[in-house]
This record gives sequence, structure tokens and C-alpha cells, in this order.
Amino acid sequence: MQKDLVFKALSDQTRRLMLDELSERKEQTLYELTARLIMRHGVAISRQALAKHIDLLEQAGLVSSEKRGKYRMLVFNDEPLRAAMDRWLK
Amino acid sequence: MQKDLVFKALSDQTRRLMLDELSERKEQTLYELTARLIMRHGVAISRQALAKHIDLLEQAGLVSSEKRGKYRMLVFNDEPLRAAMDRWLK
DNA sequence: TTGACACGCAACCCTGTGATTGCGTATTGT
DNA sequence: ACAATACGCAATCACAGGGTTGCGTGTCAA
Repeated sequence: MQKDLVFKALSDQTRRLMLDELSERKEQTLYELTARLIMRHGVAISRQALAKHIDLLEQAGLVSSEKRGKYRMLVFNDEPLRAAMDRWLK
Repeated sequence: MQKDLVFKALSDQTRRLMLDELSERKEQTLYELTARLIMRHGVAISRQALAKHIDLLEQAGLVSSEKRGKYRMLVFNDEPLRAAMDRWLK
């Protein structure tokens, strides 16, 4: 089930912060996102940990990524959020 | 943070099933809910496990409960869901 | 060409938590 | 009064998952 992954993705605070950043700047590299989370939000975490979070967000369909040279471009997608919630909100 | 509890509550499939049931029948006892989950949804789980889930849902504000005799009445509340999601959905 | 850089992969650790089990308690019907 | 019931509390267990560490790889600028 796709929605299971969406809720799982939302269950972690760091991932929600990542979605906050990605919803404001729809397109940025993983490197930019990592820097931003550490600088502005004071997140103390390794690059690898954030990469794993991105993988999970991508599985949930909330983020799509594309290799562009040595960078990994990230794009936010809010559709799975709507689809997951209209189950209770009518 | 209240919203942390909401997302935590939604991260479990059993709890989401409980919300499904509670959103259809807004008011029912814990006993009814337990029976319904086992009968209709084929959930193989103990009563105590469901009680702990209810405690968590109550902490998140998604369910309010009230002791009525030897029964525990449960009432669904969707407001925390809306409040938690308008962060990304505008 | 060579070095710095942005990233991927895999193993490991440790905490959180979903679930069970056992027992106790207040309520209800007979 | 007494038994069945609906529920609460506490200890315990097993496993998923977040995080780190180490190493390897492709890319780009000098």
C-alpha cells in the first residue's frame, strides 16, 4: 500500500522538517537541503542519515529525485498527502 | 508539540484502522471497537494492545474518551488532522 | 591528471515501541 | 451475594528503524 509509506514518512520529525524546506523551495539539491537543515534549523545529523530519509520520502512519492551531474536534484510533491488524508477529512 | 503526537499516532496501521472505524461511527465503546476490528477487519490483536493504541490516539487529541459505567465511550475528533496538514497543503 | 567534492552502499549499534502475559478492580445482571 | 464482564496497570519480549562509521564511485574544476 502506497499510503502506508506516506504515513511512515511523516512519522519522523526530521523528515517533516525536510518537507518543510522542500515545500518552500520546490527544487534543490540534496547538498543544499543538508546545508540548510544544519545551518537554519540546527539539525545535528550526518549526510548519510539525511540520504536515507530522502530515500524513504521518495518511496512514499513525496519527493522525486534526478541525478544531474554530481548533484541529486530533489522535487517536492504534495499529492500523496492529499490522497492519504481524504480518508478521514471530507 | 501536539502535532508530533498526531503524526506518531498516524504512523501505525492498526491505529489508522481504528480511526477509520471511529470516523464512521463517531461514538462507540472500546469493547465495540475491539469486536468490530476483529470481526470485520480480521485484526488479530489483544484487547490490551488496542487499549494502548487508544491511549496514544487520545494523547494526540484524535479521540476523546469518557467512562460510562463499566464501558469506555470513544469519540472521534478530526480537527488535529486538519491542523497538522495545513503546514504543506495550502 | 589529480585532487576535492557530492553522493551511494553496507554493516553495525541502540533506542523506541508494538504486542503479549498476568493480575487486579469496578461494574453489572441474576 | 456472586459470577461474568469490561477495563486498567505493570513487566517482559522481539523487532523495526534512526543514526553512525567506513569505504567506494562518479563528477568536475584546476
